[in-house]
Amino acid sequence: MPDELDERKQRVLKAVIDDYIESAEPVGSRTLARKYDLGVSPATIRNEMADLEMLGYLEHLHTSSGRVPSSKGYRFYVDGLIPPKPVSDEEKVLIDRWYKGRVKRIEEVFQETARIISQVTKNVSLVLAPQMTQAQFRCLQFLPLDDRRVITVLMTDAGFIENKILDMPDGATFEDFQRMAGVINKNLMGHTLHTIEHHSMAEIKAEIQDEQLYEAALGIIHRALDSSKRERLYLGGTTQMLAQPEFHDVEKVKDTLLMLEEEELMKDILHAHMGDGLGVIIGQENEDSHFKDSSLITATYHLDGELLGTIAVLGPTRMEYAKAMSLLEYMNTNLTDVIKRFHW
Amino acid sequence: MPDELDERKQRVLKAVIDDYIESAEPVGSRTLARKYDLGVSPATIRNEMADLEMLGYLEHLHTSSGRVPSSKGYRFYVDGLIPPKPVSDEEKVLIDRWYKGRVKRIEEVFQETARIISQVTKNVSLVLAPQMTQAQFRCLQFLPLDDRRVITVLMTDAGFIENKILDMPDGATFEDFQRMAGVINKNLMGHTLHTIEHHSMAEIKAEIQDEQLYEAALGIIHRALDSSKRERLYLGGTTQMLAQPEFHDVEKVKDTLLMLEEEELMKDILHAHMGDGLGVIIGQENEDSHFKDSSLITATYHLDGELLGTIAVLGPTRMEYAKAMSLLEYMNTNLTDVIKRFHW
DNA sequence: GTTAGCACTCTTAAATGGTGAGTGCTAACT
DNA sequence: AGTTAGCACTCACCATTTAAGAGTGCTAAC
Repeated sequence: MPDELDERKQRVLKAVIDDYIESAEPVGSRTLARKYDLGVSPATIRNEMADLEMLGYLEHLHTSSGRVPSSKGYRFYVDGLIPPKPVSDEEKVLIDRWYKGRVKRIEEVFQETARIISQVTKNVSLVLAPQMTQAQFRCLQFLPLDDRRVITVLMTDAGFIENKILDMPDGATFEDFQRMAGVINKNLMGHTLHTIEHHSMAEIKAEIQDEQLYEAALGIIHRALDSSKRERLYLGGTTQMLAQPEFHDVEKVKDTLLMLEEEELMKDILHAHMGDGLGVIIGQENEDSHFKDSSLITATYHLDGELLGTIAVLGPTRMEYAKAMSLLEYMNTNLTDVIKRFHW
Repeated sequence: MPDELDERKQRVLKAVIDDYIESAEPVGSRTLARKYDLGVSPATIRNEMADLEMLGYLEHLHTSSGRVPSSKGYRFYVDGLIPPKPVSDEEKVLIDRWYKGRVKRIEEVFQETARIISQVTKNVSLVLAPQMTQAQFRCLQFLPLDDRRVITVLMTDAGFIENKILDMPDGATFEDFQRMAGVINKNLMGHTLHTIEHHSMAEIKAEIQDEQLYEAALGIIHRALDSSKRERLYLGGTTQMLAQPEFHDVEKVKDTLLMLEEEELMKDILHAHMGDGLGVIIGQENEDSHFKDSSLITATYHLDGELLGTIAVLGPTRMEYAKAMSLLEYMNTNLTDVIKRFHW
């Protein structure tokens, strides 16, 4: 069914959606004729809208009381009709100023990216930070905490620092750990975390010469790597979203917040749409009932062809798609630049 | 005006508040007579309530429609009438299990403490983590990030690790930094962060022997200390609070969330009530208009007589004071224990 | 193919009335 | 004197009514 919609129908559909996005109210033929320059009378528009409804692009709450876009309508809109709405210059200035500012820890970069996105879109933002597998191992340090425990600090070249507290195995002394650190550092320096995981530990084993200590070293490496490998999800704008009229009902707010707290679930959802470049999932297209009247816009960021992570905006289906999409694209390039500066 | 209230008036007042806390509805004489064993008829209770209202302990929305406690009423309640409501055994088990679990990073301890408090009280919790001034300096490490920047890592004996990215001054090489680290570590090892701040840097200066590098070292020490010294505020339960009927209005939710986001403001408020042991600030007693129908319960925790920080519950004036208070006390001892284990 | 006109539908807000919970007062009771 | 029953009165709350307004769908005329 190509060109199911003639040009005028498309114009009407676009006008309906534009207006609904702006007003959050069902839109009628009169308003449309008045506000948009369609060149036809309300009656004609009514006919067109009736057709659009028949075809599934619009919906009717009740007979009378204007139309509301359906998922199919939104889909058609974002796929073809969307008016370009680039990030405004003031916004760019604000964003650039922040990104050009003093160098921050990489975590702050992600957190702040989330904050900016939510600030601009007035919706919830999600930033999935990349796995650290490509980061280069820089060094592992041990520090005695007390007689039973040591602090393990893992550092990578990306400025990412991860620390853990570990129990020392019975009989081991801190000196053993010191020695171990030397061996480990010598052998792993410069490798990426990814290769380390599959790295032959033979040399380390040979150097340590103590079966039990070797086992401990292995465990430590893996546990230290473990949390660095895990992707992190940064959220922003859970307060901003209350400004949206669809969240005037506290129950919805609660549902959404509870869902967002399910970190693993959210990560899975973002993963499912990774690699699509700019992806839009609209309302009921999503099986997940929690999202049934929300849309999710995702954008994947890369570096040297490698997938790094995803940034996303979650909001009501009635969302400023154009703005959110261009913002995500803009943030994407910024984020990629910063990450490059951190030579990930 | 001591003993302004005879024993029966007190019983009535307590019954009114208990019931209101439970039901969130204005309470009338009939209900009171039925549910509480006051031994008198509704009519008598009405008279007593009229007296209590005259004295300012209760309030009337309109003629008819039951009474609601005033700030003064709550104040009298928490100061004298509060029924002991110890933390339940199941709750204790849950809490203990967590605290006894594997050793975590100190940050996690605070974050989790906040989570537990909000979970149990269904209100917002605040945990003000102590300044690190009493922590002992363990070591400062530098790691090259690129040719212009180094990563600075500060570690203390409390398992607290802080890292920053610093620009290298022109002309300095990473080797200079390495040497500097050696000097700094040798001189500061074992000192508390507090003494370091006022520590004579003469020895360090003497050893470094290079004016410019010395200045840089000073700056680094202070900047590294800077963020470790800052108190941190952990929040919990911003989702839980939606369960309270007083937050059925989204506007209130928004106000409260925005206020909570003002980290410095919240810290100031907590500071203002530090050292009171268990403190309760009720509704309008608080000048801050944002809080006018909220209460804040704070508890300060100490170690060896030194003030460390504050944990608090923020909720509607209609709050389970008894429970919140005993929970805070319980968490206090737990938190102190854990901190002791970290030999702060 | 487009438009004006009109009957019809449905939402929203304001007005109405009845019900129930609660009070305050008075008079009777202990 | 303190306590209680009784009763008139006040509101808040709910359901119903009413009127207005927005919007549609259809028909007939342009």
